[in-house]
Amino acid sequence: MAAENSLNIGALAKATGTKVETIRWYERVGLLPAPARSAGNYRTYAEAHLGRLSFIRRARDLGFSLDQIRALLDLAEDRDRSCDAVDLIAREHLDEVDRKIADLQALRQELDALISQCRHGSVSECRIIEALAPSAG
Amino acid sequence: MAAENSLNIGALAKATGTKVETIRWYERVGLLPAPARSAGNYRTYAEAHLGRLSFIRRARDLGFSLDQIRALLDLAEDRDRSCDAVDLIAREHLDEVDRKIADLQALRQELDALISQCRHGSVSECRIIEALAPSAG
DNA sequence: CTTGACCCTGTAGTGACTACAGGGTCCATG
DNA sequence: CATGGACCCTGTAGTCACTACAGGGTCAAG
Repeated sequence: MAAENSLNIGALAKATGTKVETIRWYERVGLLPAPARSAGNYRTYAEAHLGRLSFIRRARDLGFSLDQIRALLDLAEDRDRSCDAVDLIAREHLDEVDRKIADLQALRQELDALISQCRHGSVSECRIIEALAPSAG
Repeated sequence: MAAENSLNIGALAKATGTKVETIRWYERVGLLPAPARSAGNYRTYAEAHLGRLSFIRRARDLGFSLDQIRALLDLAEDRDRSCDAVDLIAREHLDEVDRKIADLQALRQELDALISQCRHGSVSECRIIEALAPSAG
């Protein structure tokens, strides 16, 4: 288990399902530590980078913001600390997701009501346009 | 019906619940036509602007993109045309909202499962961190 | 030694605003 | 008539999380 499992950026991208540009972006914003460079100035990633990037991608898939992920990664480093702070971040995110779902469902209802009124006539008698305009001139 | 009900940008903002900067932004991107200017170079809005901006805001509240709104406004101008194209835009938007709701609900479930595993111990045995990391090193 | 896939940096674009900075205008007071 | 403060102007940069170039350099196969 020596240097044989080191990856260049393309291999890391493939291994994690991330675009190359996105990996460079995570480095720029300090989420992924800058890796060693090869003689030709190529980024050379180790196992630890793969783990960290997988963590980031999984958290992104779950809708955490990069700031939240940064906080989670910081917390994860302090192995002896209580994980209540981690739990809090996850709960806050869950609350936000719940709010978004509720908002979208309310919006969906309005939209559905709008569409169900369409009589497929001309625009001048279009209920959708009417409903959007407050007092047509 | 003379010039007495013309508005400056602040009054239009108040009347429509829009920020002044947002109104200027809509003008810049061609959603709201550039109004006449006063002697002191202030924007001077007429009734038509109020109607159009109200339409834009209402459509935004319903989650339509500015591109979609642009299309709706274009269609609304052609009073004799069939409103099927309007209906189509609205239906496509509804489908997108449905997809977003489904995505968020799936995400919500995963997140909920994650959180319910928290035993409030130390980070080193944190299920949330574990679930995010694929194979901790 | 050339080809083509890969890598590098740096900058600009996305959507829909928001937030200044650094000025000008208007109007009601004193 | 001067002053103060609320309003308005333009232009630019910032937000979030990337994405997409442009214009180069590196590397391995043939």
